[in-house]
Amino acid sequence: MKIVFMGTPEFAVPVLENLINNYEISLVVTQPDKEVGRKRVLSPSPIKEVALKNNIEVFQPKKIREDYQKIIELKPDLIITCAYGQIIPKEILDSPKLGCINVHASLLPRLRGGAPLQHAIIDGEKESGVTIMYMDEHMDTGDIISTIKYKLKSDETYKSLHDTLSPMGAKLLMDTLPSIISGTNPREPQDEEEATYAYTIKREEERIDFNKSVTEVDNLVRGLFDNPYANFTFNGEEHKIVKGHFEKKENTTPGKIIIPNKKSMGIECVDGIYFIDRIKPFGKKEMDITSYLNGLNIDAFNGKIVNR
RNA sequence: CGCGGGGUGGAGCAGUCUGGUAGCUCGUUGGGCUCAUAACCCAAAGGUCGUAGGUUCAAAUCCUGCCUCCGCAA
Repeated sequence: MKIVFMGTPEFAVPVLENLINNYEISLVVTQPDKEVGRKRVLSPSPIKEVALKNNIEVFQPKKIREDYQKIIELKPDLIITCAYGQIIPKEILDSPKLGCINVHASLLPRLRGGAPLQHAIIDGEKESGVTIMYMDEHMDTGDIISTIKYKLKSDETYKSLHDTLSPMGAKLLMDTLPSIISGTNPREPQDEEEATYAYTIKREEERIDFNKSVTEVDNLVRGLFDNPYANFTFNGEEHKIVKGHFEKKENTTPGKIIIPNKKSMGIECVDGIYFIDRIKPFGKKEMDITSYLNGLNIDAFNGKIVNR
């Protein structure tokens, strides 16, 4: 049986590794190498590294929409994708006998799209999980094969959710694959009424709006940890909030900076104060708020409004 | 050669433009005050100013190379 795997980031690595350990993978398709970092070093995707380590052929089309003959000609029996990063053309979806299945990090039909992990937290979801489904021409709309649920912790972050769901998805695929291969798997259409979307986070959305509730601010901070972080403008420069906590309070002035002592700093939101525990100032390393305040002229900022 | 910001006692910063005794806010140690304290007062220790070279009577400060950390962009 010929299986093709398509994926790119770290999240897909356990999925591919488990596949390699249990099945024979004919081809790995991943995004082209990218120039990474300040030195612009041409670097392979995490998935490519795994493939190379296991001596599996790698295919990296720049535009899969135009460059997919290689996959068709291979006549795969099954294509498995996980966070590949490009829209896959119908010609590919139709080619394998057993179909094209996808490992998606949410409970579909909720959080369709490219950033389900972040949005699960930012949107204040109570639970998330992984879904394995057939792919169709639209974004994450295909029939559901299997699901595993995960209850979000109160201090869940993008990173912790990523690290939890990634191996969970790998295991779910292993558990589900035999039924797919034998053709005995369930196949449930998605309930369109329940669909929500998790679009890729735009730069502008990483900016904290203190005219929201402290819960929403906290969700954003955790949902964007540990990359790229939620930010706000302070002292003329962009600061990222690494970690924080909040207290409820009435009669607030959203955006007002509160520095009660040399050891803590918070910003008022609609229904409380969001205290910053760890901060990463522009061009600096992250540090705890006490250190940050040591080098700051507190009196010049206490009581001022932020983000203006 | 993508753009930009840093590296100053244990921590975070100022000082660099306009060279000339190394400073601030904390922390640490000792002492004092207090029923007590993360509060307050007094005192002390602790720095070859990232590194190599250059200019100069004199360099944290000006010039050059290098190392290293960080942000943007990809």
